[in-house]
Amino acid sequence: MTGTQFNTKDRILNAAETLFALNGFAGTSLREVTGMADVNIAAVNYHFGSKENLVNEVFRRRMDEMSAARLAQLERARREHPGELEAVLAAFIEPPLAMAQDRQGAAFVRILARAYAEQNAGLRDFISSRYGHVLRGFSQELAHCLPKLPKDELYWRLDFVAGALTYAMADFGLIRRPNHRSEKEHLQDAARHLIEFAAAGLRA
Amino acid sequence: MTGTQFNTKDRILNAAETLFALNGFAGTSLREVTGMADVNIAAVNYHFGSKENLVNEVFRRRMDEMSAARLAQLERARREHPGELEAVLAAFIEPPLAMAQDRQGAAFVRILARAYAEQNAGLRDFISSRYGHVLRGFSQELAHCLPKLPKDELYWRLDFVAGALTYAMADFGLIRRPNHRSEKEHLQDAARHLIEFAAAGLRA
DNA sequence: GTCTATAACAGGATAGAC
DNA sequence: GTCTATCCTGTTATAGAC
Repeated sequence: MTGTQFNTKDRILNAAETLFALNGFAGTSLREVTGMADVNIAAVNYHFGSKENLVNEVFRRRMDEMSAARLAQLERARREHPGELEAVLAAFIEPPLAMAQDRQGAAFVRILARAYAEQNAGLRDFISSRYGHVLRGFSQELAHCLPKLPKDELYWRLDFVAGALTYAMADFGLIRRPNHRSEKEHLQDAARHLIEFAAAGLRA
Repeated sequence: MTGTQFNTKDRILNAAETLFALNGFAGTSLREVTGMADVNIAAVNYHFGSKENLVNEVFRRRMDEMSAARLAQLERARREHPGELEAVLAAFIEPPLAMAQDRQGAAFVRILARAYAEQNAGLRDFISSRYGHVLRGFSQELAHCLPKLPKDELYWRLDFVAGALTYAMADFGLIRRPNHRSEKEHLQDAARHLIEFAAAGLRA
């Protein structure tokens, strides 16, 4: 369902993902999307009904995948490294950065960052209602790793970690990939550095 | 020049700031802007020439102010608390959060977050060419506070701090202001928690 | 400097043939 | 399922009266 370039629906989704990451939702016209996907302009409304629906579909396709990967890795961390902060952080941080390793996935993580920036109430509600349990699972497990940290402190810091991750994922910062590191290695560097940084910040 | 609601130009700038923060650049029409500012639709082109120019003006007005405040506070930190990490971080973190304390300033810090999310090459170049020296000043002083930390580690971590700050400023996270704290106190809480978190992360 | 009016066009959406 | 043709609305920008 994901990789095939042969049916109209996926072609539209991939083109939309790329263009939304580049120019935002409002900044991307359906004509651009169908142009890049090389399908007819009317196909969007046939397959998705409306632009807003297309946005949601683009979003959901990857977000479901990412959330599942995070929860699976969290479960493994809980079993194999109980109480170990770094393992929990890795489960939170590594899946999105792994997703960013191919071009199409990288487009999505940018969209994710954009979704936060857009104050779009619809998307926010969608995220917190559909994926809120993921964040709750993590904050529970983190509380377990840091029994002495007051809850409100923990929430603040989890927010900071999410911010640093979002920023790093979307490649906002000034850090440029050095020539001797591949794209993949660079993202692994990012994960390693961020886990270390976040662990220290959380333990503060 | 800032507070007066009496001339067309500032009315337009304030309305644009509010609406851009709410709906993004592409998502805001000049008709909405002039509607909110209660001026004629033609006034935008008379005073700013084009929509793109208006975006830049909205941006520059506050960014100059913020950068100046950061550098002034950095200078004070260097003089009064030499080598103290927390003081340097406060100079980086407090000015934007202080700016967010009135409604108009809060709109701007959201725009700032949006400017990162928009991959808009023009804005990115504008930021790094016009305000790059600010970040360089901070990274220099931070290197001074953390003489044992390798430079490339420092850059990674500074990026993470910037991400956490951006996220916190734009109020993306899940942290909601408790009823017993005023808006101002809440932002001061944010600054305090973030400085503590960032200091620990940088020292990791 | 501020208005009205309008040019010139791009946007999302849909009807209906194939 | 996919096409063409078209509707309708909203967009930036500007010309020209006041």
